Amino acid sequence: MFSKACEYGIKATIYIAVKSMHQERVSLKEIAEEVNSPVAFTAKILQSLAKSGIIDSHKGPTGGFQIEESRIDIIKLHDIVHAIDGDDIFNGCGLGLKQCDARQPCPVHHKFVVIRDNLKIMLQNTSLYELASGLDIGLTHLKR
Amino acid sequence: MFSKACEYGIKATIYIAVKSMHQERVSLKEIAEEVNSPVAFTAKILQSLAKSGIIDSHKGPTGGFQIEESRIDIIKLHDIVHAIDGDDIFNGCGLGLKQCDARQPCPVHHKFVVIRDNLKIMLQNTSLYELASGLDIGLTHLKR
DNA sequence: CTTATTTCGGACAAATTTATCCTAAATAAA
DNA sequence: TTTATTTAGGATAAATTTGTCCGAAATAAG
Repeated sequence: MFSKACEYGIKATIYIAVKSMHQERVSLKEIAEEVNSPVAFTAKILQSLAKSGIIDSHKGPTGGFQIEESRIDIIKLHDIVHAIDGDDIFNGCGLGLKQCDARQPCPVHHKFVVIRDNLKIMLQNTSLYELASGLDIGLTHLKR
Repeated sequence: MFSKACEYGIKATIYIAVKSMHQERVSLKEIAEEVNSPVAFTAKILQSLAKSGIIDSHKGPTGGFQIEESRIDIIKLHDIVHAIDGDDIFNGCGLGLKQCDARQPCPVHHKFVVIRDNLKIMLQNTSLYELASGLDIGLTHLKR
């Protein structure tokens, strides 16, 4: 459903959020360990998330990644997915047609918009805060 | 959402179904044209769909692909997707964890099962017949 | 039987995604 | 200022997916 990059990006962002809620910066190395993702590849993804303004990065000793605490419940899952995978997943045709809409639909168009709207709404309504909270209190997991 | 192979496979199968409803076999070449897919790649996909028993193939002149008419409304979109993309899309974890269930969920688990169940139900309830009918009467399109 | 047609199937190639490596740049602290 | 640490970013490699090519096998028709 999501690309590998997006999966890593979501997990990393959630982990950064948890640490940020405890006023801690966290290093790439630690993130990759806790999220079980390849270090260098994760670096690329975090780089792009930083450019998108979703996370904040700092170089040097005591550097690392963090998210401004007040923004954690403003950032939605949708923002992360959109930053990494773009909006093809939300707007593209289910059968890959260039043009496909209600007037000139592909055979699965009407069935698909329902599913995809559900997905979109879910992503837009899911805050980074609730994902991070669940992880923080041990209700959910990022490894295994 | 689906792989390219799956998109081509779905479109091809729908087209074959339309022709089959008119008691016609159809060649690879015609399918690829009508579906706007690369010929040789489409051949591979049809080959595997034939092995899965979803379509019937015949070599030689007057050969081609066809679907037994009585099976067209029994075959579901789910069968096609499953034959090509497997069941990762239905069972895999949204964040790529090897193990992820209601007892040891990833942060997005509960949100995802809802979406995925919707998708699964839709695919299981959508018959090849209704997809082919819509195309046959010009309500939907496979090109563009 | 020969020929033309069509799918089968293996090998190969291109494109994309995933992943690694290494040097540069920033920066905190001694 | 020097050193150690950490992210940035470019080059490259591996893996996967997508796509091509070509000869083999089947088969219908002359």
